[in-house]
Amino acid sequence: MKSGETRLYQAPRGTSDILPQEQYYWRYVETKAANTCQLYGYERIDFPAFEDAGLFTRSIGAETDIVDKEMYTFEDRGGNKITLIPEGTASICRAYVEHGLHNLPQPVKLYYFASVFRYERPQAGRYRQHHQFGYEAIGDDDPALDAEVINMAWQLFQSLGIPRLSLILNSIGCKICRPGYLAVLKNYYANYVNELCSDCKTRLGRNPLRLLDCKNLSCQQIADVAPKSADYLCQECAEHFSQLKRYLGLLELPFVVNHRLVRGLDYYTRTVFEVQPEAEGSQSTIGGGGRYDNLIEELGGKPTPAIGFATGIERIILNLKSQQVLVPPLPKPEVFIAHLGNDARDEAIKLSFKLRQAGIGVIESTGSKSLKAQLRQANTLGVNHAVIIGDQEVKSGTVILRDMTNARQEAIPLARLEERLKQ
RNA sequence: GUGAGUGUCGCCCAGCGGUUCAAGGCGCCAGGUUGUGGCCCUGGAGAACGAGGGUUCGAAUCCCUCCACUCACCCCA
Repeated sequence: MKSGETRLYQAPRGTSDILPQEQYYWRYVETKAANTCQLYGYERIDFPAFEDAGLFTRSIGAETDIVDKEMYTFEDRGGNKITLIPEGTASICRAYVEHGLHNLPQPVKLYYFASVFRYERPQAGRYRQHHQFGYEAIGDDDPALDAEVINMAWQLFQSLGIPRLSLILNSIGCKICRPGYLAVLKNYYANYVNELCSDCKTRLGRNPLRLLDCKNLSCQQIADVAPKSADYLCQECAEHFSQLKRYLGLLELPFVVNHRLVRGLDYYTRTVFEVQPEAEGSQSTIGGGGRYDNLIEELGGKPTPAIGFATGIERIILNLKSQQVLVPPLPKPEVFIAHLGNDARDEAIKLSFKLRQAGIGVIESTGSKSLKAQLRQANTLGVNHAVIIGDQEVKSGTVILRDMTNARQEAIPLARLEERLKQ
């Protein structure tokens, strides 16, 4: 902590630096995710970190908390209303419409990694900037596609090696059958208004579906025996849901239907699902998604059904740690080059470059530290080999190759070093 | 936005009104070998104790305000 005149800057609230020592978790997750996508035929898309603010009020829903109080919205110098993206689906749909991706064979399958921004009070597993991996399959309403998307999510977590997860499923109907269900639901809740928590009282008017997933204990008891959306589906939605469950059965996925799963974004229709870790802290969701059959049309495209999934990488990593999953380290340079004296340093500079050109990772000692200090550094860096060049070696055209794992070393001709390191 | 807890060297943390109040561990640097690591030993650098104000003869230790962090609610990844 330096005081004085200089102000000490900190990363803004709810953001964080990902230091080198943490990176292996990130690379691990990204690699597994990208591999899974490749396996299922999903292609990567990248989109801007900010969008026109209207895109989100239009898609996520004006009555949702994200839009209501969590968006980073500002006016840029040109007077445009800009929002730092709070999620990825809206952007993908925008891109789908904007670039006419309906001309591709349907469904179009896309995945992304993106930073998303939500103005919230940070806590465990919740940040103002976090990183999502997600994917979408656009242009088909076949329940087999739902099954694929759900299966893919489940397989991703399998490949990551996170144990004790559950897969929760529900169907919340479409614009034909949902209004009827909502009416029944409100009617049911009308009898319990006085027993609801204050949040639920306001939800009753604004977003009755959300009454179902309240964490308050007494509200839960009321929600437990509330009318179930799945019982009020129209013919098509009911058929869709039962087909989906059958396919998931074929895939032997251990899903559980929970009629209280509703999700917080307005665009969802029919299928909604979540992957949840064993209860631990307050973050009960590690990933989730669902179908959004009206969204593309809502954004100005042709009526186009779609389904997607998203997961928070920070939450995945939290779970990897709490479940003590073994994550492989990142590769690092093989060789450290130590030198003593000016001539030796010249030699070391040339040699480092030559080895790197041959594809051998090298960390070159800088400064003029003692050999002891240089080897100590080599040791903490964890390299397998140290190459030592002193004046004697320069004169004789050799180097000392030291095996750091067993402390054996030998002098070898400079010209033979590369070949020795490669074997 | 609401509630609770915390804030001492890069990290972990002792001290909880005064008499070494700034301790210890890790890490870092150096020495113990004149050109050699990991173990061990020795030494060193690094903190005016989140910021500002107050109480007091005296505060890191008490009070107030602010800030930050953490956890929880809301909501979600």
